[in-house]
Amino acid sequence: MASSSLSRLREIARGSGPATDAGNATPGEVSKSFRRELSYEPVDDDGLPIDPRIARPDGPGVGLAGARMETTAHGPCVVVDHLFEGDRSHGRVRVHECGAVRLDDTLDLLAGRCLRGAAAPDALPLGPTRLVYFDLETTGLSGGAGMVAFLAGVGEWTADGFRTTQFLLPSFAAERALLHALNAYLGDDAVLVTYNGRTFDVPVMEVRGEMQRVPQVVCSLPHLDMLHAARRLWRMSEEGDRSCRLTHLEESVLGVGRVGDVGGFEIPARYFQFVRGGNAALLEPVLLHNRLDLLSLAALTAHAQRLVCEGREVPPGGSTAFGLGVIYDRGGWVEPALKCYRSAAEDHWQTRDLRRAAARSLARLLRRQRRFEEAAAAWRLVLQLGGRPQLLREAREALAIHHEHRVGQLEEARRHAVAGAEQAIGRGEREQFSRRLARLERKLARGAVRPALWTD
DNA sequence: GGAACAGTCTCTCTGTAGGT
DNA sequence: ACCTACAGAGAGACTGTTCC
Repeated sequence: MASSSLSRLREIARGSGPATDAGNATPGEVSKSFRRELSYEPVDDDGLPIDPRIARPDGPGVGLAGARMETTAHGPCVVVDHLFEGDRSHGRVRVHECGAVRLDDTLDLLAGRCLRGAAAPDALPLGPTRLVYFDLETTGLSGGAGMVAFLAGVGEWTADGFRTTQFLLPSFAAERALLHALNAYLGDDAVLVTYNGRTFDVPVMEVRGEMQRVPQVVCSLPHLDMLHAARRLWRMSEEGDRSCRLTHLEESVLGVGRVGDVGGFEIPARYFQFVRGGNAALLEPVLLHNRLDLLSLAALTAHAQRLVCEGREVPPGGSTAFGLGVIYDRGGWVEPALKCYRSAAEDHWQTRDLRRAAARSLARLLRRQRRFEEAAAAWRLVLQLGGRPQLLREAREALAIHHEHRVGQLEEARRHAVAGAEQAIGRGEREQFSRRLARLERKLARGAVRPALWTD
């Protein structure tokens, strides 16, 4: 099987010699002119060339609001600071609510139990002490070796409010400086929060770090990818398309409506234009877009954690109860999971799809807990709600087993087996029900009335 | 005592959706 | 456009229990 382009990129990064020319990672047409300039310009601590354009205090990017030059051992880097004050609104929420996120079990639960990690079973809350939100803007999605992260945005709650620090690449040749500056900023005591970062942001940084021989701290931090938590929570949302894009959830969950926001597809083009012409104003909307993504990510994380905390006692209304049930269930929080599943399954205002899914999850979890009578009641609810034959067949089979083996009601077991056989799809399923029916008939013919094997 | 069964776990496969 | 985590379904292995 052919290796993925990301893997190929990693091989290139490992296989090539020292990154003696910063233009290695540079889209061809832009790098040519830089190489000429670089031939007589200063070098960094590693003897690698520094892009002369950013070495000047008035270099490109510095014209941006809040921008400053940060000097690293590998050249200067453009950094843009911004503060969202705590009392400011972001949709229906206040910015200071982002500061309520705690590094505890509930956050670990949202992360699918991956924050503690195998190496540090009790890392929380005593291990990492900072929570950093991270979002990249890149030169595209399919740029191969030319795909560069030109803007790395980091957001963090501070005493003053939600502070964003954006590391901007003023030219492709300045990448090493940016990578070093980002490493220095992040340190190793943080928990990373991203949106789809496991698939996108972190792998991109890993490749850029390998290409430039600057291993990225961001790749080794404990990581909460909110996309997956959000999907579990809101994918069964009653709203139309069940999309879990950040901009969609930002609107539906937080009530944020962005006006005039730059579209994602437009971002690479703006950056290329900026690199050619040095017009920093082109990047202002991109920087704003990145800051808002960070703020929304933080607000969404805070909201999700609040749901997890409060839902333990009182399940929320609507489809969120089911999503919360899934999160508790995966994390092994049985009682809260049961409460949420039950709440969603019995909520007559919800769609049948959602109630059915909740009833099935409830039945499966109760069965795992060996609470068979309650499980049977949940399977009956699945039948009552109707739906796909496959689901009904599963419920019929579970009830046939329950009545045959646990409560010894053979007639009732046969009734479910007959109905299940009618709904069976495929030869395997039909044969399975036939065997069950034949056995039940034999037992009934003998007049066998057997005691319950297991009870709740 | 071997066969049959229920339940759980793991693995594989497929489809979906998210990032710029 | 490209890549990948995840969910769901199905198959098979395995364990423990009961049937005959």
